Amino acid sequence: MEPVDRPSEIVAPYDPGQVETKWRARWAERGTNVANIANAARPYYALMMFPYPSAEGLHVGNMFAFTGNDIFARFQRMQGLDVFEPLGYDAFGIHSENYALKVGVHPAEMIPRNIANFRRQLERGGLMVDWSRSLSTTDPEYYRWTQWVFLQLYKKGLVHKKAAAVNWCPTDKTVLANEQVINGECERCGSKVEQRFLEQWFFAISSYAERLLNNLDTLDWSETTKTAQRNWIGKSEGAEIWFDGIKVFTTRADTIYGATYVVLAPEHPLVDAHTTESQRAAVESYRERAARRDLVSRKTTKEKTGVDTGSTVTNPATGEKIPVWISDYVLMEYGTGAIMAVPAHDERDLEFAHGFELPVKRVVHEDDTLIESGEFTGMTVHAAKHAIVASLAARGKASPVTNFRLHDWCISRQRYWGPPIPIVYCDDCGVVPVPEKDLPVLLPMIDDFKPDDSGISPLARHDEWYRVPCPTCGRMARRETDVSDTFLDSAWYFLRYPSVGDDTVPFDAAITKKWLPVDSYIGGNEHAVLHLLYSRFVTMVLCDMGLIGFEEPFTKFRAHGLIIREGAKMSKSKGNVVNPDEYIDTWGADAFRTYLMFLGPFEEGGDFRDKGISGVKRFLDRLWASVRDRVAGGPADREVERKLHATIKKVGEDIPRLSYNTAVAAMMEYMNVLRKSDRVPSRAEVEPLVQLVAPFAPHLAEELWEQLGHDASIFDSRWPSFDPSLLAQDEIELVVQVNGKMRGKISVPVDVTQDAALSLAMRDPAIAKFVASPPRKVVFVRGRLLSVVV
RNA sequence: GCUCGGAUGGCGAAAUGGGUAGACGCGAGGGACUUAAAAUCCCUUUCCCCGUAAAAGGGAGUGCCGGUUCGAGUCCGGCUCCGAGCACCA
Repeated sequence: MEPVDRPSEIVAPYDPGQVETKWRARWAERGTNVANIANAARPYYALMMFPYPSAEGLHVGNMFAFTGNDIFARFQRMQGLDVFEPLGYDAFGIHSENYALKVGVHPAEMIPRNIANFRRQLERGGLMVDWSRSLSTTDPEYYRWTQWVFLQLYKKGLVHKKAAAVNWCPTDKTVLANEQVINGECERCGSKVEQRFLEQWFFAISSYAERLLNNLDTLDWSETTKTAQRNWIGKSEGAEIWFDGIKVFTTRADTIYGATYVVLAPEHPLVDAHTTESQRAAVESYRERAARRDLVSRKTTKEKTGVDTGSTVTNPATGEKIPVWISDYVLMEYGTGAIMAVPAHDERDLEFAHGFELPVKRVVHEDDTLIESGEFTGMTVHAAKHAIVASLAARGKASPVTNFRLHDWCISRQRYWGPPIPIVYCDDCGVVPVPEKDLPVLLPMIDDFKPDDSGISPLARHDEWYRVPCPTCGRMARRETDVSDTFLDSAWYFLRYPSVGDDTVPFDAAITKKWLPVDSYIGGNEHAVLHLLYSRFVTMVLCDMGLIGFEEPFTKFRAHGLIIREGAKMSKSKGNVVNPDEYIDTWGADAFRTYLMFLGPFEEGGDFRDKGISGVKRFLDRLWASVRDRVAGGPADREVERKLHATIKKVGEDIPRLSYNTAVAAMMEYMNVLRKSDRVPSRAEVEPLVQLVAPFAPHLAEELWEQLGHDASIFDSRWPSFDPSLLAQDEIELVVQVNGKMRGKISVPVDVTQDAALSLAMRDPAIAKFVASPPRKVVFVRGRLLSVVV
């Protein structure tokens, strides 16, 4: 039965606060946003990166990103898909811990408060989030499975413990992440950061480098994100070459005839063996100085230092004896920790050679052919690379090697606020992983969680916690006291969401098969490398273990842009932060959402201008009024009808491209056309517009949909379709150019021929006056323009 | 230094299989309604020249310099500036 046109006689003026409160309650009551996880016919997983629940509350940048995802999700639902839009909290980590230390509140107390506040703000934003499947990484029912992930990788042989250099602040007595070291100084106290060697747990992500790189070609991700990952993985093909007992890595084997010395990293194990007695003291003192330099300043200082070891090795190509130096411009972590230096063709080597008066020998001519290179002279660089490696390889002096700059992932943190690493050390059994049945290893509630001078986790002060029986032999043993990196929490959370509620498994096999991989993922490009790479790695490993059936977690990924205000990124110190609550109070969540989407392209972000929201609010007010005042019936006017169908087409094309700003503009245009016709709009003219607006302004759309007589949610209605035949026009405006300049427009039938168009154009005096002589050439683009050349 | 983005009115921005540059919105100016204000509604709004009661005309214009083309914001070559990321990776 056709619904009656006016179920409610008088519609009150549009009051966003009232409408939004009503519909949030209605959605909760009806379970509108709860996905049918078990029985969905056409599952669609629309994910956004979960936030860190800060004490400051939700940031506009969060709202911008979440709204962008929400619009896409709601649109997909109106296409008839069963959409799952979950949201949780990334609440472990150094950020929470430092903040807790600063304000003197325990993180275990602070985080639930922050989450409650986030939840309140997120709900006000009108997101279609299925709150029945939320999660927090700090919940033991979540992190027991984070520990489980660790154990799976351990089982697969991808977890190792080794000593590694870390940044150490002697004042704060803590390990610092690289991001916390500014110009070699601690960001908090300003003291000079030192380098320390500590035992750390590593995930062998580098053994997946080739696959992580190759799979990128199969992903529907923005190119900038893929490029960032390619650069980070940093594949480089070259060769390892023996200079007597020293193996170097190079990508420029073609320049070997110009290699005039060899350089070892200061911590290279062969340094001792290659140091002569007379140089020993100098070498030792250099090594000590180098060890004390922190990682950051070592990697940013350009000026080259170094010491001659006094010994020489043979250049395997020339047979010449060349000196061996040590310098910290050669990094132990990359390649073999040793290089052949070719100062003529490498900037860094040249700088070093100049500093220490080492010889410089050119071996490549400007046209990329080799000179002074023995039998290889005259070859191109490209050909020589292969020929030289092949020739050296034949003598057992070289082999082709591919190197990656991707390092193994250090996952241990000497901190408190994270999941304890599930390992036990037993004097008899050695390193024993905690059995899965004993998970979670609970993070104990301790008050003295401030890091100290020891360089080990605060948990190590609590023997009542770390002293446990060995899971294997039952004798007293001790727990690992480090916790794992926050990035491990977020490297698998997308697997958990659909299975939240089932505490017997990390993710249910059938549900996972139905819902994953994630269909659409939206987040910030600041995670282009770390989070997105770690998630891909963990997914690949779980796939290899047969635990899931796909190796890439995110089929499609789009990065959203940044919101700036007054020309700068929002920050408390600049005082340009926008509080979403205030805007929603004043304008309503629908206007706020729509404005955020309108202020610029979603993937680029934009400038938040305080008054900009008024235009969007006006549009929503007009929509409200046009539905309120509508008359029954269909379009009264061919122009309006055409515009309506063009708008349905445009908005339907723009939303999947995340071109939200132009979708909003198109709806505004339609509204303007509707208003111009100077009559009361009809039901059929406004009803589809309410549906188009729904993803942007969901509360308002629901309210208007109800006023139009519908009982069910507008989000269970089908997206309106357009009739292509209505878009076709009989008469079009043809642009006429003369010598490339626009000289006029003529109204012609859509199927006009070139000749007919030309003669029509010549009849227009404003155009004809520019055509003094017969045309030399005429270009005719059907339906677009006529270009006359004289 | 390397990589990736970007540069269009007073402002946020539209438009790329080359085809009317500035849609949509903000701001600004003017007007209607009102005792008044707010709200609402209407008009104008890239720059320059000529000119008018109002108009009609003409020229220039998408960071800069060149090129291809009947035609370039869009394609090609060479720059400048801004932003982000990586940064001694051999």
